[in-house]
Amino acid sequence: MPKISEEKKKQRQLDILKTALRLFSQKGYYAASIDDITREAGISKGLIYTYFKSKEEIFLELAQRWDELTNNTSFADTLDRVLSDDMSVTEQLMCVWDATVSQWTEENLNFARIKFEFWLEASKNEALREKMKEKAMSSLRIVEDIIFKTRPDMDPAVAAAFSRLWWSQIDGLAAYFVSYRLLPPESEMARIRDIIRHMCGYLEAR
Amino acid sequence: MPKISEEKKKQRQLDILKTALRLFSQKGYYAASIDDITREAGISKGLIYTYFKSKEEIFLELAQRWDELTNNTSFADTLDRVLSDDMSVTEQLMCVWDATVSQWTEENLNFARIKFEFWLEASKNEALREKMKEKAMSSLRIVEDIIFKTRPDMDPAVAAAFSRLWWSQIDGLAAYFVSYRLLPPESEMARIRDIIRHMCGYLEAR
Amino acid sequence: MPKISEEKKKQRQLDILKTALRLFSQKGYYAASIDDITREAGISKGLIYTYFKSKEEIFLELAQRWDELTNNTSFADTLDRVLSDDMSVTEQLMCVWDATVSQWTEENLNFARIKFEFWLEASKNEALREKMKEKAMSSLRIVEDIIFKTRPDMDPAVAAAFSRLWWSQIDGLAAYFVSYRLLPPESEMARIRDIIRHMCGYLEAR
Amino acid sequence: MPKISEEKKKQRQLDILKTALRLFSQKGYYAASIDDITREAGISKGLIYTYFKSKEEIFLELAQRWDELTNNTSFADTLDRVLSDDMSVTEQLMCVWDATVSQWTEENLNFARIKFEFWLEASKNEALREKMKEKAMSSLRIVEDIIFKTRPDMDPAVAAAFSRLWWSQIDGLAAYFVSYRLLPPESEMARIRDIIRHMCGYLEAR
DNA sequence: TATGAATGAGAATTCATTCAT
DNA sequence: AATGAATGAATTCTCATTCAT
Repeated sequence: MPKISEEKKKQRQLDILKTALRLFSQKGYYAASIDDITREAGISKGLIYTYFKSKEEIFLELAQRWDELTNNTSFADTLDRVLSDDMSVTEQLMCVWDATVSQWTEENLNFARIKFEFWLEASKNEALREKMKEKAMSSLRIVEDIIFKTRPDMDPAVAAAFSRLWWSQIDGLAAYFVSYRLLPPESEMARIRDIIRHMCGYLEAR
Repeated sequence: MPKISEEKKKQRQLDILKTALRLFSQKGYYAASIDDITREAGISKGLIYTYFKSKEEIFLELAQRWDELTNNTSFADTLDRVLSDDMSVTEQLMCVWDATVSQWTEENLNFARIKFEFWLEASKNEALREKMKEKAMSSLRIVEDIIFKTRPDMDPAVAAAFSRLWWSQIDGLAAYFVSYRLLPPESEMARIRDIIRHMCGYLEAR
Repeated sequence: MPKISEEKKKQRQLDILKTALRLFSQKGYYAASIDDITREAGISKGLIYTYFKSKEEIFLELAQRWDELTNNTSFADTLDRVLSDDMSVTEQLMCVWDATVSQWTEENLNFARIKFEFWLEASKNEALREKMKEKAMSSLRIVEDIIFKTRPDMDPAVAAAFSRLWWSQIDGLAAYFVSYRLLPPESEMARIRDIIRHMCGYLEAR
Repeated sequence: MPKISEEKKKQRQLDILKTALRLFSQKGYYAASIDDITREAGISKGLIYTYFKSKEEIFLELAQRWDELTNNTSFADTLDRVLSDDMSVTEQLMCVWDATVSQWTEENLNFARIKFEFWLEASKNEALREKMKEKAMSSLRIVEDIIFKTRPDMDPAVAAAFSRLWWSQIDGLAAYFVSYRLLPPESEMARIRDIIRHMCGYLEAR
């Protein structure tokens, strides 16, 4: 029988993950040491190994529980709230766009940094790659669902291609802003939004 | 009188950079050690320091000479050849698209991995960031030039936003393919191309 | 609650310093490696860095805690015991002389070797230089105090010059014996003592 | 048959030694690299090994040819010029003192730094130790000669002790000034000279 | 002779992980 | 469960020396 409750353990695990998330985001995976993490999490260096079996496992766990850790869980909920069936594909997609972009605060862009590290690692690590794919799928599905809801007869391959491009644009833009350490200027974002809206017209036409 | 000619020296420097490029691409900057690089380059451990003063310098040099090392120098030339003034904006941009996508061979996608590391590092390293910005600028300018050539009165801010989005989606797609280690299926690329073509219509309308 | 007590920690730090002192004395600061020190101290290579942040810090700490490490702490005490107010300047100074020379055991002369390294390093390192100056000052003051106690009206500049010469000759002699690896022959020391005694007469005359 | 004359070779060897002397004095034996020496001496790195078989040999050669390299050869000559038979021991010794102290220019004190390194090395290296002893002997003899010239019946052991103390004082003072990087203040040196003069009285009395 | 590129042993230091308490 | 001291493999980098030209 464990000395601390299962619940406490979960909580502590979460604490460690959040600290790791913050430090990995700030310094990068290699530069942030186990020492840093335990110090910042307020636990002893040895203890972290009862919660995770290695530094890498922490990293993988972060990738796994990304949404939970970045409070991104509500994204789908938000969409549920704002989307309604009488909106056009374009209108609905612009809601997705706005919901996404509204998350690009300084803090979140910082977090985004670690997403690159996931990508990097994924290219070398099959287990991680599978996890990331799964997550990507569920994002793709958001867009596909919207498309099929309004255009039930859309060619699935087209919907898939559109979704892929959609998130690629978003990730590409995020990458740019993270890398260059600048928050997207509102005016530029407005113009980009305009182009995206035009792009959505592609779906309307079919 | 130097023992080896300036040319040989340049060549060896290039060899080292290429080896580093390959290893950094395979294992990542941190995981690839100086030992690895020298062993693979067939030189002694110490010699690398006559060519570069630190591991970091090699990394920065890679960022700097990226185009040369990935045989990407011809990109502008290719464009010069295929673009002609009597093409529409869309047609010209699709040439850029095709030239870009035709580069996505297995080998190049592998190299692209390191581009992520540049992005990551850039967010922490101002010198690198500036270099990267410069490179990004020249890419942006390619698209902007095309826009202005055909639509001289285009709002510069719109052209800038379009260019930004353009390369972001390309980088985002590349990231996806690198990370998931799959070459873009031709059919999907064809559909994405179609959407992109539609997006270009945004510029025609103005 | 620390795993080992503060006291044990101090003890280990002292062990390391003593080992370093011995090795630096035998081989010199540069020739004695961290590997040597840890091996001889019976600890792992990494551990030394929990006690000292660099090899240089060990060296500086040795300079700082020289008296403690060479059991030289009792020097002032010894003097307190043997000096009494009814002795002449000369008699008192000869007590200082005897107390100093009685320390010149084989072991201590070996340690003295490292003092040269302090001197050498001091000429290049200001922080060390300041520490050494401080130590030198307190030695100078021993002789000055004796002079002023018996000759309150002595010109301070003369007292200072005498003190400087006093310790210079002692250091010079020590250097000689260390360098030539010979303990001072008693008969020669007796004759030198005689000359020194005569030199003290300089102070009596004033 | 050598391609360059024996003379040229000697000259080049001397150049190297002088450069080494300067660099070792400035930076210390360990900090001054073969690279530094050859660069400053204007020869290629490899060539130095045709003149000396190792870095250590250069060091030992410096110790050997110290007087020649520091233009100290003239010291005996100077003394010959200033000393005359009708001076008292004290007067003659003060000439030695003045001749010695007048050499303590900034540059020479810098050279003195390397003398410490000889001392240090001598304590570990028997060959060097013997060379140093020999040199020390000839210094001792200068003082002894003066003593015997004026006091032919002086107890040789006393003369030896006096000489030893004499040079110890001088080396000790030099050490102090080198280590603390200060040129001896004239006023203090005058006072020390006064004490030394008094000390010489020891010899007169016998 | 002369060059300087090349070598490789060895240095200091870091850090994920283990383990005695 | 919790601590943090201890480990040691691995890393980057230096530099005296060698050697092909």
